[in-house]
Amino acid sequence: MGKERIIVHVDLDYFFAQAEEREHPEYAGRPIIVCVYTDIERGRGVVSTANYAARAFGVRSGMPIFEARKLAQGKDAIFLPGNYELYERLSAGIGEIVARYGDTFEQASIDEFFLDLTARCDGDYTKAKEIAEKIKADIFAKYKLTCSIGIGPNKLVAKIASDFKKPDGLTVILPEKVQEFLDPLPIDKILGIGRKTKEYFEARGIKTVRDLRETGAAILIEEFGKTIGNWLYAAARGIDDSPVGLIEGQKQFSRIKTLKEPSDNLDEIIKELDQLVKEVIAEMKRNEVWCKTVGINAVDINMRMHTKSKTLSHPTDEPEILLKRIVELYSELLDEVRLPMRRIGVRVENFESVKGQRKLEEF
DNA sequence: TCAATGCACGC
DNA sequence: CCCTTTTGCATTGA
Repeated sequence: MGKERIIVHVDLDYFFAQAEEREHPEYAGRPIIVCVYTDIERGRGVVSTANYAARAFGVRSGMPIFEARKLAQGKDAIFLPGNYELYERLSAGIGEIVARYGDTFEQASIDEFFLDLTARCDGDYTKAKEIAEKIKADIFAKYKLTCSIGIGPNKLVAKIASDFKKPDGLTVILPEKVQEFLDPLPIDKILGIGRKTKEYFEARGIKTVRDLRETGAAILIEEFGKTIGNWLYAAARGIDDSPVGLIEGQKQFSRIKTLKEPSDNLDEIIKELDQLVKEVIAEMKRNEVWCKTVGINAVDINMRMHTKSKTLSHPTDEPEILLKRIVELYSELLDEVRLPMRRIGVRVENFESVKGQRKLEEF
């Protein structure tokens, strides 16, 4: 009785930059750097994705654009703003291809997909590998894009495996090889271990998954709480029972904007808020929901993030009501934090479906 | 239950 | 030449 699953993780290689290579054959061979611009004239912002030609001289995701420009000096590099409509369109088409091959499908992000092949392959990893090869061939035939695929007994292992050989890789980790595969890897390969957690462990001499495995469950729970502690304990052992499957509707929408110049003037801020509120309301309308909670997030000139939120007595998607609340929250914030704000944002959450609302009214 | 905060994450 | 954006989750404290 096969209790063992076979899970596939498909990761599109340097996706945004590869999509641009595909759209612009004339850029062939040149370094491509896709950016998130906050001020396109002054060239402010960060690097979103760079192709391998750009990575070769040190350009990385999240790097300020001016830094990337320094590294790219004399390298004939191309800097582009993101064309998200293009990426969404490609992503949707590729998702369709991937989904066809499995029993259960999950789009984890714009460039990542999970597939459950348990029933389709009946425990046979050779079959799973053949399917993965077909997925790669199909995606390349239709879109001329490469991806890296990982196969393992669960999502955790499949995702780490897809990252193991890039670009255009295919890595299969048999169940009996999982521990051997994970043990020497740095702990931040594990989903959920980021900069802070890595620092915490490194200060204690814990660098690899093997080191982490030797840390007792009690200590992990003590330090990180029940949920994350238990997850880390299991993950170090290659254990992950999370199912591949549909993700429920979104729970929040937010929009943030970096101001041209930091400001602590409420009127100036209100001018910008108007547009942001419009955008989150448009998202609510698309999803046919009303929000019960409205909030703000702002980053001050010292790069400290501040948040405030207010739960309303009735769910709504009315611009006037939302904007009024948001202005109140900003007014309070500026009173408390007497610093100019560099970024300002709005957030809506705690949704109720409009349909559900109609239903309630029928009672 | 609500509000604030922090971490992760990947583009 | 400083340092984006979006969402989700967990924790904590009232």
